[in-house]
Amino acid sequence: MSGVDRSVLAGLKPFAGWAAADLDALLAPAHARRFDKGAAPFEQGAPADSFFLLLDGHVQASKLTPDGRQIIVRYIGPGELFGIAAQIRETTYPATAKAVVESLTLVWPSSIWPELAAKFPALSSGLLQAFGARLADANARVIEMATEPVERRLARALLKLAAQSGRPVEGGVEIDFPLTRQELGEMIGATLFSVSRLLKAWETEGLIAGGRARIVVRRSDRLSAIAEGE
Amino acid sequence: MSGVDRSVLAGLKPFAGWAAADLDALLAPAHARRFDKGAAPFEQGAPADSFFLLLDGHVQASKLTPDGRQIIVRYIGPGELFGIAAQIRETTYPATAKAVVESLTLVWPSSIWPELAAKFPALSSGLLQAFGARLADANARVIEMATEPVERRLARALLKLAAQSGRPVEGGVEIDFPLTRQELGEMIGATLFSVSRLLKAWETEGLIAGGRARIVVRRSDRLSAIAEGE
DNA sequence: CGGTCTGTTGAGTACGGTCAACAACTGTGG
DNA sequence: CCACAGTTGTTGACCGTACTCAACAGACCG
Repeated sequence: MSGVDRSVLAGLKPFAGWAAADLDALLAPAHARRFDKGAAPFEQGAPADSFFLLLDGHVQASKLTPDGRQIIVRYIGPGELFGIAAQIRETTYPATAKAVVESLTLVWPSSIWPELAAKFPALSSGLLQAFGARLADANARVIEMATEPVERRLARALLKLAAQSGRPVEGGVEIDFPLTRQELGEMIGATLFSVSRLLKAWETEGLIAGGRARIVVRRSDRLSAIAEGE
Repeated sequence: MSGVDRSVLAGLKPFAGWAAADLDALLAPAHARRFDKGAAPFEQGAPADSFFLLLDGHVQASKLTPDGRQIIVRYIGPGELFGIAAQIRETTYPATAKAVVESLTLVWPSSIWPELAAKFPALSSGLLQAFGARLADANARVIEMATEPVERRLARALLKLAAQSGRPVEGGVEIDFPLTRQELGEMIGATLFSVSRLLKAWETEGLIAGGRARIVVRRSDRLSAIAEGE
């Protein structure tokens, strides 16, 4: 047994409406695992022996280029599966996952995927959906990188992060995990210097606020305007 | 009946080893359709009522950005399924397909996909594989765009095209369909001017050759060196 | 209280985009 | 067959965005 109660799953969108017995069956082969801030559930290139469901916290998925530069693929929030890319074709993880805050996950052995997928068709169709969404997202990013200036990409990234992982605070929405200029740069393909200049300008204009590795989106309307094209 | 013999499928990699009866069953609901050079099997945003298998020719998949710029997602070669992204989540085509040379396709109504997928598990697992490959490719492109200069991206694009759609000629490999500087630019996120300058330089150095909309890769070794980093 | 991490700011530079002009080739219709 | 229009490719001048590098200032942590 996993020591995890089915109630932790029942609250997550992907499992809404599942029967209790099914949730139990899904949970049986899983175990819970906690990761400290900075710890890595898996590294790019390592054998993909497990897949994960994030229960609480935030996990960063990044890739290393051949010449040692890092780019951030996405941030994973509670309720999302990760480490599943491997189930589809590869035997090693295509990216590195790192907990950016203390995070709680469920872990299944990869070998059990076919059995689970057969028992719960909703799982594999959900996987397809997720892949479709990621493919669309990746294509959108290619287009952005090719056609849009850094300023727009940055505004867009902030809005996306606020929408996905935002926590309402007075006067805006705070991005719910520490996020440095360096990391923002690695998300949008820019240097930390360019990011720093833009954020500073926006802060003095009142569009955003924040402290060390903390960002609050204050005026998402004006950021949207920048993201679209002034 | 489709008027297409099962022998046209038997020669394509995805169908190697299929039983004759299965091929016939797969072919039954399909019909053949020819597209002139320049004709579009489908347009971005249109209802996705069909999916396609390219038998012969070359098809370009492109997307239009909100502000009217075009970017080329990929080139499709014989034996590849296309127009299937819709089967996964969307009801409209996410991109436009255009025949860049006269092309021959098989067409199935989208509505029949679930039935076919159920009857031939190899089809849906092939789809997953294809999606995985495309996702990996899209991610690789994001990384390229973010970290590599135009010169490298162009060299890489030429090598990929030559490998995928190359026809050996004396002294090199010719890309098997007309390809303008404009289109190369739209593939790698650059202007036709930058592409023109680079190709000219490479032509005088003997790395490539070509005429109007024709490109022959002569020295793939040296192009590889450029693609990696001199 | 030093060391590390994060952020700011400035100066210089270059890659690649924009725009304009023209040349060469292709296909079409009179 | 030629004239013409359309497409494709080349080249030059200019310029701006964003990168590189350097120096420094706070914030956080042990």
